Amino acid sequence: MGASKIEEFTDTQNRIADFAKALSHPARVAILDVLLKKKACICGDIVDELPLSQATVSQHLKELKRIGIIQGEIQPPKVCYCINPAVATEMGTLLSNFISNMACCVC
Amino acid sequence: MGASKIEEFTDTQNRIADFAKALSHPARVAILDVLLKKKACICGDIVDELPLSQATVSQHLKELKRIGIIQGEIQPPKVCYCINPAVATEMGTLLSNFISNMACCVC
DNA sequence: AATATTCATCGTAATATTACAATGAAATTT
DNA sequence: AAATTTCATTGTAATATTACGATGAATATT
Repeated sequence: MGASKIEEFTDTQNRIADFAKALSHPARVAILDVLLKKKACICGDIVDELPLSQATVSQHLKELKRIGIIQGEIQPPKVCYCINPAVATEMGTLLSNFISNMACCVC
Repeated sequence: MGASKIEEFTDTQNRIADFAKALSHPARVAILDVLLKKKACICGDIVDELPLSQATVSQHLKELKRIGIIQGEIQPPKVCYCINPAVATEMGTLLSNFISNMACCVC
């Protein structure tokens, strides 16, 4: 076991879980914070801002790229990362809707 | 390794990651969906609605209780679960703020 | 008292995640 | 061409997560 039974749940449930997973590690939240702070795109000095090795940061970037919340543009020899506003909007809509439903529920 | 370097990040970053982790598995999203659908509190027939064993559901409930998004009231011999609106609101504020910042960023 | 119901916890096994050193790929600079 | 820079990928190790059967605890029912 250990494998999630993804097939057994709805597309929306899997999608919410997938987006949430992207934010489920403080290093990834911190990376997005850096991208936000610098207003726009930023290169690999993300590593300088974080207490993690380049290899580890690269792995977290890979996960963020996987769901599309960031995109990397190659500007040799650098790679410029930035947040994808379209995906951020989709993510916001899905999560906000879901959570606000909970917030207004009276038990 | 494998352990997250939680101490190295800000409280807010860790908090966002913690809330997101709660939603990072489709089973937990599905459990919250059940609690929402039934309008208010519901007992252990969550198990009947999900393709998971009672033991596994119980483990996911434990994680949801850990961050406080649900609470379990003992009504012997049952346990009645419901969403905690206060925590849901806090979660919504944190995540929505964070994500909407991203959505409006132009790269 | 014996049985049944409800849910938590323990034990175990499979898989995933996290982390980093080392190496590789690709382009720039000297 | 050699050295440098930038970032990805590979390999390896530690830890966490996911899943469920089995067992335990607590109360209700018979």
